[in-house]
Amino acid sequence: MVNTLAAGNLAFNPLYKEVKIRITGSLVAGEWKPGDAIPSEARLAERFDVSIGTIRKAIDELVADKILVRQQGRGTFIATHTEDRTLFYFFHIVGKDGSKELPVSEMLSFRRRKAGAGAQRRLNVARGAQVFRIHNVLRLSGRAVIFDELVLPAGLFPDLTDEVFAGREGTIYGLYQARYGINVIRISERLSAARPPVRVASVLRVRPATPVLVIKRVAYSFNDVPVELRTSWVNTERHEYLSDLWKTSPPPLAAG
Amino acid sequence: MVNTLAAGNLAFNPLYKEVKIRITGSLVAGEWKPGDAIPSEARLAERFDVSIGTIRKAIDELVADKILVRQQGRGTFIATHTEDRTLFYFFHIVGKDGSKELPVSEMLSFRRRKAGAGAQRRLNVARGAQVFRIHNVLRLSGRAVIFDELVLPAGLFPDLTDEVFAGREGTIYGLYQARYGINVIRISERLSAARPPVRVASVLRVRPATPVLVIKRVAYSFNDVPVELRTSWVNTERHEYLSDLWKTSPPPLAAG
DNA sequence: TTCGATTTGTTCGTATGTATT
DNA sequence: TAATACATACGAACAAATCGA
Repeated sequence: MVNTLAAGNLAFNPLYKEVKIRITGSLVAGEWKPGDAIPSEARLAERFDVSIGTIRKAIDELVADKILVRQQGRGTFIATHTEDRTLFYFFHIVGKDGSKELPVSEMLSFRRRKAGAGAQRRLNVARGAQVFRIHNVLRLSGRAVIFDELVLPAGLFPDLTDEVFAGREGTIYGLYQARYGINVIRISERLSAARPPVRVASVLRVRPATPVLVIKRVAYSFNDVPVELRTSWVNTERHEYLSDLWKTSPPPLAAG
Repeated sequence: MVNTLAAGNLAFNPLYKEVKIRITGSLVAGEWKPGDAIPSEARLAERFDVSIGTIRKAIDELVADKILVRQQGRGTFIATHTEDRTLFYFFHIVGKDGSKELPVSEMLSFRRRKAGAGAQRRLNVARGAQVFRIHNVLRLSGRAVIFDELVLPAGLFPDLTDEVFAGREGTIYGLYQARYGINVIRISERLSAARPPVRVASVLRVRPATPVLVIKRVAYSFNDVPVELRTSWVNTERHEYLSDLWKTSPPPLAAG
């Protein structure tokens, strides 16, 4: 494979950006599966005909994007949605007492239907496209805290059934990844406060006038392809949404 | 078990981590002021007696932490809270129509008092320590959307008065930075839904039963020192809290 | 258990390109 | 134009972690 970086190309990308794109290309093409190790830096350098340093810089960014994970002495792996470390990256509800706990999910309903106007636009699917609409209740310490409504474009999840969904092992995004090769790498969430719909209030066992937190999420895969809409209604009497943003690991200690 | 010699024991940091710590040390010591350029990579390499590559790696992380900003051809600068780019890093309320707009703030009250029990703990100050308690209303497109309550440890803001606070130019964090050398580098926010206190409802012009978004924020400076508590009540009829988390710039384009 | 091969992590050095002043 | 500063790319050497023979 020859590295043809024609000079006339618009949008000059640095080499390491090109390498990054080609690596993610192999990911979406399925050349390497989630959990797999990708080739070593030395082999990638040979394959792309660039130096190891350039490979490393590309991988650095993919690690920052949480798409790859590196382990000294072992290799570089495709991040999976099954590791404890990544679970709380997409789950932000914590106890007001500071407790972090993963929810137990129970499916309440599973339907196939035509996408509504809003879902069409946000999922970027054609008019009349089919979607799955799934309702779940999430429990924390046995208590129903979250009511979830998922909308999935049926075209991306060919043989999905309620049995497959409810019978999954691990998280929902783990199912997307393992069974459909769909890798959720980014989410965008918009939060507001509102009164819950009666159905939600009933499941969460709150009075309809009780304020609840409403989270509207869009989950994206590579190339900013939206793969899931999710609306969550959260009873915030005992729990909160935690937004704790910092970039690298704990901030540096600095002597004044 | 074999004791693997004196090699990798505790207290061992990679060189670039040490450099990162020493650079932030110069920041907190005030050797360089916000907005200033820090010495060039070459000079820092000489000063710390390490290679330029090591300097670069340390600065890379400080840039990822949004503590420094680099500009090719110009230099490396201490990030300030006055740049449009950083403003929305700490302000997350956007219109439901997608509009992004910076709020106009108006101070409603300014008091000095003893810290309550909760503030003592979260601000890590002694019993009986003084705090400022400030109320603001924030308007978007002329509409009162947010009611803010700030609690500041008085010890960190020696000569702060209502005139200084209300007469500031720029943002609140810009005031902390420019006048008190206090650099907010990280915030932690916890969100819930609730009914507003009557005072808040009155300012926001909503009925007391209306659900509002409640945001409890702690702002941190270097070394995880808490410097501000803030509670925001947000009318989410026309606005939302946006949590859009991804790491590097836009995700890579990948051909399948 | 030890040892060696493999892989990533750290550090150094050099050269060249590009943006700014 | 020239000097400065960051950006990119290359290469080399050794350290540290992992794993299997």
